[in-house]
Amino acid sequence: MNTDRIRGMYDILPDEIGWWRLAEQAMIDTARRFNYREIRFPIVEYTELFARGMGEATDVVGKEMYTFTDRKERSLSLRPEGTASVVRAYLNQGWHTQAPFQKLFYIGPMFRYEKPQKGRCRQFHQFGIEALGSLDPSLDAEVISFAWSMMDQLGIGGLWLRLNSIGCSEDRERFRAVLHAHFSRSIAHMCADCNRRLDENPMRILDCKEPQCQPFIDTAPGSADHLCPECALHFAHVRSLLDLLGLGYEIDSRLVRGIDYYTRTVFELMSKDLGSQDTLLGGGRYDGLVETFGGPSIPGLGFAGGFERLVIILQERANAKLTETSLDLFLATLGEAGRRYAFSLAQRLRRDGFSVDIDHRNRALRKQLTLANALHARHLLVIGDDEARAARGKIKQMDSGEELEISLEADTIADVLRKGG
RNA sequence: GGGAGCGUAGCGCAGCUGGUUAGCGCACCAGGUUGUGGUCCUGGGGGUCGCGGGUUCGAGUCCCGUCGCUCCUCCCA
Repeated sequence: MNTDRIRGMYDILPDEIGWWRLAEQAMIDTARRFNYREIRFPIVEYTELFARGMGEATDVVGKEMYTFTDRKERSLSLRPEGTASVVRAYLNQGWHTQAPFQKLFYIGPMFRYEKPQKGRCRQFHQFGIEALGSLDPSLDAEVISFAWSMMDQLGIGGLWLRLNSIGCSEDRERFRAVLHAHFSRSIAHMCADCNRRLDENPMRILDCKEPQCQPFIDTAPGSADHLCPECALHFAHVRSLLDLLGLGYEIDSRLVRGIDYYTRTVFELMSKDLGSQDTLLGGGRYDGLVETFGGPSIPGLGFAGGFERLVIILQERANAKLTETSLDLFLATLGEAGRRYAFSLAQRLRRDGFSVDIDHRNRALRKQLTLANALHARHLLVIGDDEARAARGKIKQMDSGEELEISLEADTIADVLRKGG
């Protein structure tokens, strides 16, 4: 039997799960403070949902999806992101007619077929929020502020925000034409990818890192200079609200992002502790997406971030400390009567809410104590046949070594455990 | 899609210009102490040296191939 993991998919082990809980808890708590409600949606959707939502020409749809056909020959895909599913659920529930304004968040695994490396896996985990139903710049600012607040709660520093506006769909069309004209003049000197992008999606050329392309990208017009008056005003409002909240950002007119549904505000929160995968979280507006899926014209925006990257930062910066797990009581046993007595005592105390563990391997007493130590048990009770018969024994506080003779009734023990903190 | 590095016990590693039964630390198990922990001592279990082929009297070591992992580039979470 082959016990290898699937490439790019990892076990999250008990020793590291604390960092994940910490990150998830920060997400859940920030969502509570900002009043975003949790939604969970399937891991598999019709392929078309992602293809139409994210855009056929995007890298994700073009070459990174886990796509397969089911037994009825329908094309399904493992979700590569959450936004399309949230919008699908939104329409599915009829929220566009009954409750068009929604603030939602989600946590869960996503799948993209890419070469794995630090901070990039084939099964990775995202936290994300989506706010639908308002075009107001205050919602843009809130979404960005949400991201900062969450990082703040985790004590993560060394972050900066790249911000841009790529305008409404008309602006995008005009901007594409402007870029096409700009790059057409120099395309012969540019890399193969950019030659392909010129007609496919000239905005993506701005993302190119090839040295030979840089001079032409540096002189390219920025998207923020080609906004219609309405979009320009919207962008100015977003910036002024971020200023009001004291949130830092840098305008980056080259930031275009890799998914087609974005309009107007786009942003990425970057970390200098992540190496080459330095985007911790990214998002933006998608004012046309609901309509693309056949719904009414309802705007929305959101972001998604990577838990793996968050965990890397948490571990490496170690600003946060994990609390060691501990046990209220360890029951060491001797003899059959002792074991039976302890077994039933454990049941009672666990029902009362205490964490209790017991030896299951019939090991020497000394080994049981070593185990109690390793488990950080706060109290120890040795129950042998004598204790079982007399229903009395000595409970020991592990750190001080102090022993107290008590009656071995569950209530009496519970009192001692409570007093012992 | 392109590039680089690395595969020896669960983990971290050593193993010289090829030369006996492949070692060390941690972890694990047992005993010292058959009813009281963290220390210490002793012992033990664990390896197709990633896999396949080649060279050789002899390969963990050299050669070729292959698979896997990691990282970089790209893109992004």
